[in-house]
Amino acid sequence: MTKLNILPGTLDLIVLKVLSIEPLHGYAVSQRVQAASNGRLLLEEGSLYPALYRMERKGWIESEWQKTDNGRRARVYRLSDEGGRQLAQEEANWLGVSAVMGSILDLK
Amino acid sequence: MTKLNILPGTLDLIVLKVLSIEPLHGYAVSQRVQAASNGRLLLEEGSLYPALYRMERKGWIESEWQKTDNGRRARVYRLSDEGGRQLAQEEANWLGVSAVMGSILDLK
DNA sequence: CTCTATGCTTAGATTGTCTAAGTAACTCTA
DNA sequence: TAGAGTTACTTAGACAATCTAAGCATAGAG
Repeated sequence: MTKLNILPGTLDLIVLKVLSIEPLHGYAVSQRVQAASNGRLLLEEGSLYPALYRMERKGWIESEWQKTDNGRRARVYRLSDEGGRQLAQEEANWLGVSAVMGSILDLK
Repeated sequence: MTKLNILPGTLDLIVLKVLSIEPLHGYAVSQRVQAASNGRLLLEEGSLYPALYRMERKGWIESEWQKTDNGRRARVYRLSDEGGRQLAQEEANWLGVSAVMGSILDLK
């Protein structure tokens, strides 16, 4: 079980997908990703937060400040309709890319 | 069948894999990739050639000028032993990454 | 003799992620 | 009650990777 870096170009897809399950704040997003990857994939904060800001500017996600269970403030993000369409598109693109990679790695 | 861009971070793996089948010159590499992807994946020349130079500097591939069938000169690249090890490593990394992506995209 | 395909080269822009540092508040433990 | 660890966010700058775009040169087809 080696440590893995996120593949450049897949960060938005990952975040959109996680947020499509339920609204979460940034820190929780990074924990979800770690959990879903059995701790193998680490989403750096310096990557995650700027990505959230960028995607909010693009209208893919929306946010508001809330209090968490433990009395801390956190900015909670949720997927917008446009974000849902973007997610579908990026998901399809990923499936295409990984299929192509599969056929290349299958060469003999 | 949409057009696909290469995922940043997978270029070396793609080229090493193609060269592991048989030695090829740059132009042929790009054609192999297109063929293996049913024309969906285009390897830009401005990406491919610098990648070849870079990998040769690292010792992963070796090259020599040759004449092709049609009387043109071409620099033919072949995988080195070190390149073979690098390929194995990148291939394993890809499998890990795509498995992780799969489990994230499977979230419900 | 012009057009298309083959084949290579390189400068610079652009994009994306990471490194690294910082702020701040809460919880647990000694 | 002081300190450590966790939660949570912010941002500047570095760095790596790919693409854009332009160019050179030759061969074969029409």
